[in-house]
Parts: sequence; structure tokens; C-alpha cells
Amino acid sequence: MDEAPDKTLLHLKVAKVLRDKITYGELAPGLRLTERVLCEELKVSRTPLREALKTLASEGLVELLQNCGAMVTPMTLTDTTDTFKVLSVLEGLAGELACGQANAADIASLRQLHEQMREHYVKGDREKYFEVNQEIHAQLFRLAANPVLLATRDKLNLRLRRARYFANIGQSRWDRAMQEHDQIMEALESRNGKRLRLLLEDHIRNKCDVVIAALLSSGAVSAIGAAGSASSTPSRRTPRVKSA
Amino acid sequence: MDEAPDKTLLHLKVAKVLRDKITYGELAPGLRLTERVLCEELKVSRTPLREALKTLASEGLVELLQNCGAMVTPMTLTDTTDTFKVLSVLEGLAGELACGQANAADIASLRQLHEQMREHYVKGDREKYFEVNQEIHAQLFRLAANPVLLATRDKLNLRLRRARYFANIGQSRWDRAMQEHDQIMEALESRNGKRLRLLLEDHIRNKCDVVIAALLSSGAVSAIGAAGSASSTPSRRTPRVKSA
DNA sequence: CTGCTGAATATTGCATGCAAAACACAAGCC
DNA sequence: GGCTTGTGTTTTGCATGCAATATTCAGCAG
Repeated sequence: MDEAPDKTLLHLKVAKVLRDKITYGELAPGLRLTERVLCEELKVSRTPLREALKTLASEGLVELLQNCGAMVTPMTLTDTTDTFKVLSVLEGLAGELACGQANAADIASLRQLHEQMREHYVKGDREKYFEVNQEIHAQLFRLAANPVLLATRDKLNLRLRRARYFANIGQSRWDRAMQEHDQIMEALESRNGKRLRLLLEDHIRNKCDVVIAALLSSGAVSAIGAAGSASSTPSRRTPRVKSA
Repeated sequence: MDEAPDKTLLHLKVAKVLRDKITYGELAPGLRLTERVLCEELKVSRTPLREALKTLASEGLVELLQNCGAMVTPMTLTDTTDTFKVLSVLEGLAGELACGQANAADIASLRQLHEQMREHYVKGDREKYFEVNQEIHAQLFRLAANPVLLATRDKLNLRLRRARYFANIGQSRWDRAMQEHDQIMEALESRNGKRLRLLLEDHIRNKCDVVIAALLSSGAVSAIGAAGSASSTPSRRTPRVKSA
């Protein structure tokens, strides 16, 4: 009897699908999106698709042009570094707040995750390491107990997912990242908020450098107009943005 | 012939109107919004109104409930302080970046604004002071030359506009704020990024305290369910948020 | 009198239709 | 030959219609 016929709102599902497609490069940066095509591809009407596009636009994954439809936001170096800069101070704030808010159990739980991550590191399991790593950072933000901070971070992280997907970490950086995480845990356990903040800011800054280097070497980032490489969209001439 | 018949998109106009109505209290915090009523009031169809509501939701001014319409986000103390905390680190980052990016002319221009603000302060012109003050902070963010940072700040500021509107500054705080701005200018002119960052963070933190105090004394903030005080919306029983 | 059940109402979510604006291409003018 | 201009087509923006869901309120049992 319980055949829960997909309760989730349609425009949310559409948004999720498009988000993933953009993150994983199925919809190339700079590609122009036409409602009609996407409607046929996703088998939905224009109304929910439109709402989904608005959502993605507010997340910075697509850009809406007046009367000209949408475009997948190009992945530029400056945008990536800019985003990381903001993220780093958010991460720092989260750490400082978490230091003041967390109780012993919270910290112990985080330490557990940390050791778990170290095991994956020793074994060389990049995927699991990455997963637990993300979890640790997420937990830190949760401990900060500041919904606004969390929401802000989530939004920025959405924009960085694409860049992170292209950038696979190298071994030397990996060693260093693990060391940094050791220091981070120590600072948290000794309740040194100021130090934790600085450590986290540096940690994110370093991550930024790594991602940027990876993007550069992979050649995945090329300013604008990298359209036409994917999907069935005809990708006509690059639209001119009217100055008026 | 040039009777420019309002080129702006309808849903943007609607969003602006609703934003202002919420900011200035015409739509009370916690009030439930029904599409039908707003449509009739604003003389627009449901489609653009719907899009406008989505925009406002992404800005945090309204909350969308599954199949239950929208609600003006209540103005809580915790939400305000949370937002200010995030804003303070953003200001700090903006200051630090501006220190590195600005040229002499930029700083001179800012100094000019600063002196202008001081005049308003001496004369006791709160309104003009506030205006120039806002301008200075905005300029600082512009000098930081980080669009992501700017966008993030704008979004947070939108949420705080309401609280700021209710909170009118007192004289003693005013004196101190002016002193802080003196120090801020000095740090910028001496290109002391680290110091500027700390100064700005403190400055915003202090502003937060003032706003919170004002909110408390004015009684404008009362957790949730302050509906029925304005507008023609019938404001029926407070909607129950389904836990599922 | 209080709490619960159930039908009627109202409101949201989605699909579709229509007009206006933008785009693409081709013909004409300088 | 290059540029402008006119026209046909596409695409967006908005209005409306219909089905599904939530809400409201009356009736009923305890």
C-alpha cells in the first residue's frame, strides 16, 4: 500500500538533477540553456523547470539573462579563488564558534571521525578519505550552531563542487592536509578558538591553491565561451548581453 | 515616442515591492502570505508572484512551506546575532583585501567620504550620517574586488535591513562608532590589513550589540507568531508546520 | 464539555496557451 | 563588398485552467 509516489516537489528534483549535471560537467560551463530543450530532456513542463533554474541562479551555478534564457556559469580562476577566500573566513569563524559551543562529547565524536580519516589516509583510500574529510568540516559547522553561517557555507560549497570534482589531490598535498587536520583537532581539543580559526583559514587557503593548480593543469578552466562540447543544445552564437 | 513602458521584469518589481514591505514592517514577521491575496493586492498574476516569492525565500525574507504557501520570516534575536557574526568576518575580509587592492586614489576617495560623514556627525544629522556610513562600507567591499564576497554580503544585509530599520542609534554609541571609523581609516591609510580586519570585525560586532539592544527595548522581536497586525490578510490560525 | 473523524472549502503545484521581445537570416542600400 | 534594415522564426514572460493536497469547520462519540 505504501508506494510513496515521490512526494518531493518536482522543481526540487529538477534542480537537483541539473545541479549534478553541472557539477559533473555534463552541462559544460558557458553552455547556453534553452527551456524547451531541457523540458524535453527531463520530461517536465516549463513551470517547474523555470523555478529550478531560478534556484540554480541564486546558487550561482547558472546565470539568467534578460529574455535570453540561462547559461551555465563559466568556471573561472578568479571566481574560484574569490569563493575560496570567502569560504576560508567562514570556516575560521565556524571553528572559533565551535570551540565555544561544543561539549566534550561533540569533540570526542569529531576525534573519532578524525582517526577514521587517518586510517583511510594510511590505507591510501582517497575516496573514503575525502568523504570523511567533508563530514568533519560539516560537523564543525554544525557545532558552530549558526544556521546562517551554515547556509552561507552550503551555498558557496555548491559553487566549488564543480571545481573540486576536477581537482584530484596529489600525494604531497595530501600529507600536508593530514598534518593540518592534526593541528586542527589539537586546537579544538585544547579549546584554542583563535588558533583554530587561523589554522582553518590557512587550511582552506591551501586547498584553494591545490584546486587552482589542478584546474590550471587540467585545462578545464578557460575563461568563457567553452560551449558546444556537450549535450544536444545547438549552442548558437554566443549571446550578446545588451548593455541597456 | 519614448514612453519606456517599464522594461523591468514583472517578477523583479514584485520582489522589490514585497522586500520593502517586509523591511518596513508592512508585512509583519510571522505573517502568512497567500498567493491569491498578494496577487489581488499587487495586480499581478500568480506566476510572477510565485517567482518573486522564490527570490525572497532565497534571500531569507520569507520561508516557503511545502504546499502551505509562504510566511514572512520571523525576526528573532538569535537569527540577527547569527547574521551579524557572519557579516563581521566578511567585513573583516573585505577590509583586508581592500588594503591590498586599493590604490592611493581609492583611499583618498574613501577619506573624503569619511570626512563628509564626520560633518554629518558633528551636525547631528543621523539620516545623512547613516547614508554615508553605508556608502563607506559598500565602497570598502567594492575595493576588495571580490564579487562573491560582495554578493554574499548583500544577501546578508538584506536580512538585516529589517532589524536595522527598527534600531535607531543612540548618542553614546554614535560617538564610539565615529571613533571606530577614525581608526578604520587610519588602518586603511597605513595599509595595515590585519589591523583593519580586526577593527572592522569589532565594529560590526558592536553594531550588532546596538541593534540587539534596540530590538529588545522596542519589543519588535517576539520569537514567532506575531501575525495579524497588518495588511488585509485574514491571518487565520498559525499554520502548523508538519513534522513529516 | 473535550477530543476525534470526515466532508467541504480553499490553496498550492503543475501544465498549457498567448503575446511580446529577441534572434537569425536574407535582401537592399551605400 | 560591407553595413543596415526588414521579416520570419524561435524563445522567453505572463496569464490561466486543472488536479492534488492541506486546511477548516461541523458533527459525533466518550
